[in-house]
Parts: sequence; structure tokens; C-alpha cells
Amino acid sequence: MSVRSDEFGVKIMEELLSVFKALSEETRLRIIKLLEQGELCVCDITAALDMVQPKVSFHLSALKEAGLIKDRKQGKWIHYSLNEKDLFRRMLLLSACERMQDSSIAGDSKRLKAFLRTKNTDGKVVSLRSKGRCCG
Amino acid sequence: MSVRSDEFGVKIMEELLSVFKALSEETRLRIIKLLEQGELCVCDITAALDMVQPKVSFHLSALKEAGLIKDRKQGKWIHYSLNEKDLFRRMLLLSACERMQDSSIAGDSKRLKAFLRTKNTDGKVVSLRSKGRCCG
DNA sequence: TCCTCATATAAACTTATTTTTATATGTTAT
DNA sequence: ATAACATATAAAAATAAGTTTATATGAGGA
Repeated sequence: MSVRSDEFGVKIMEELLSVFKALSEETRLRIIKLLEQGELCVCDITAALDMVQPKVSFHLSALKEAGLIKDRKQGKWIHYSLNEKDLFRRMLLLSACERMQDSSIAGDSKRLKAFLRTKNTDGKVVSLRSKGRCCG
Repeated sequence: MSVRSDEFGVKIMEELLSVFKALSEETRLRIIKLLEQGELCVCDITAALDMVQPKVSFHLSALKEAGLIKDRKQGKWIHYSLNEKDLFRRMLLLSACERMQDSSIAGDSKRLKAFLRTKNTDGKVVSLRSKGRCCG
């Protein structure tokens, strides 16, 4: 039982724990459910959940730390999306999302859609590469 | 959106959370890994983990509450085992156990085996229905 | 350059979870 | 009946996680 193999073991356990911990909080599950529909930036998620932005950032960082989501920087914005690279995480994300098809999170999706509408109809056409405003 | 369906949704979310929360603690993952080998009573697990008994009971109750393990009373003893009824939980238990094949938990299994040996060789034959001592 | 926006980070605070220690409950052996 | 044992539970103490409020950073636009 070498030091090296012990450290390897500890890492595996810590990784496993960080994934389950990330999934064991309601806000984070709601974020995951929102991201099921595709890439979203922080202000989208903040609007959908109707929460203050640092709170959302806090949870996004836990999810990212656990390897469940990834981010993509684009100018001022950071777009988050589900991390589909790893099969284990993918399975967890899928089965969690599958279970969350209920009315308790319907409001999130509703608010998201409303917010995305205002983003695209405030006079400026917002394309993927646009430099316009992100939040209405 | 009736009250009934809201309550239903809340229950689903809470159930999902309780399962992930149960899996997001190291002691509990170690217990699950031990139970992979089969039914164990509290004193077995306590010896294997080298922890105080109320701590083990505390974590067992969290796992049971989440539906991940079940118990069976037999005289003075309570035997715990993985709950294989539900497919989702079964998948989680399996994939968690699969990942825990490392040296950081090898000691648990080693201590368990040593403890089980003393249980069966302290002069009394301990059968399944035995009324003898459980702990050496 | 200066201002605004999107997001992150830090510090103080609040809440939740875990651990410990002590004790209760129920079972079997004497 | 009494004692020993296996386990649970409760209360207090310790630790961890989440929330809030304020501020920092870095990118565009004016």
C-alpha cells in the first residue's frame, strides 16, 4: 500500500463525494434542469431562478468544480452548459433531469422563457456573436 | 397547476435530494461499500469503520431514510443490507461501489473480515438463528 | 478615458449537518 | 429479576455549507 496508491484512492473518493454533494442541493438541481435545454449565461439562470446573482455563481462554481457543468467565455458573458464528457456524470445528470419533470420547477422554465423573450425583443437583435446587451 | 400536483412535485424533489444527500458523505459511502458484500449488523459496521456506534447508527438512519438500505431485526441485532428494490437507487449504489475499488477503503474490508473471524471463533458457533454473542 | 454591465469573490452571517457524550429501549443470558 | 448486550435516540458541541451584502475584475460601449 504505497503513498501513491493511497493518494489515488483518496482522490477517487473525493471526486465521488464532490459529484454527489453537488447534486444534493435543490438550487443546483434546478440549475441542471434548466441547462438540460442548452447553454445559458449566468443572468439567464439568475432570472429563471429569481435569485440574487452571487448565490447563483456560488452554486455554478460547485457544479463546475464537480465536473457536472462546463463554461465558455464570450465577451462579458459566461455561458454554462452540462458537461457531457464523462459517462458517469452524464448518467447522473440524465436520471436527475428525468425525475424533475414536475410542477415544482415549471416556474423556472417559464421565467427563463419570459426572460429570453425580453432579451431578444428590446430593440436589438442578439445573435450568438452579438456584442449587444445580454440582460433586458 | 393544482395543490395536489405541486405537492407531488415537491415530494419528488425531496426524494431526489435525500438520495443524493445520503450519498454525499464519506462514512455513508464506506458503509455502502461494506454492505456490497452482504448483510451486516451494526456492530460489524462499527468494527469495520473503527468508529463509535452512535455515529454509525446516525449514518445508517440517513441511508435508510433515503431508501438506499433496509434493515431486518433478529433478536438483539439489526442487520442492514442494500435495498435492491428500486432501479434508480440500485444503479446509484452499483456505480458508487464500482468507483470505490481503491486502497482508501481496503482497511474497512480488512477490519470487517478480522472482526467476523473473532465473532465465529470465540468458542461459540454463531449461526444465522443463533442466540449467542454477536460481538467478540 | 470613463461608465456600465456581467460575473466573480470575499467577509460576515445564518442555517444545516455531523460528531460526541450520555442515556434510553428492548433482548437474551444467568 | 438482574445483568449484559445491541442498538437507538437526545442534547450539546463542533464543523460545514449556504446566503447576503459589499466590492473587485474585466469586457464593451460612449
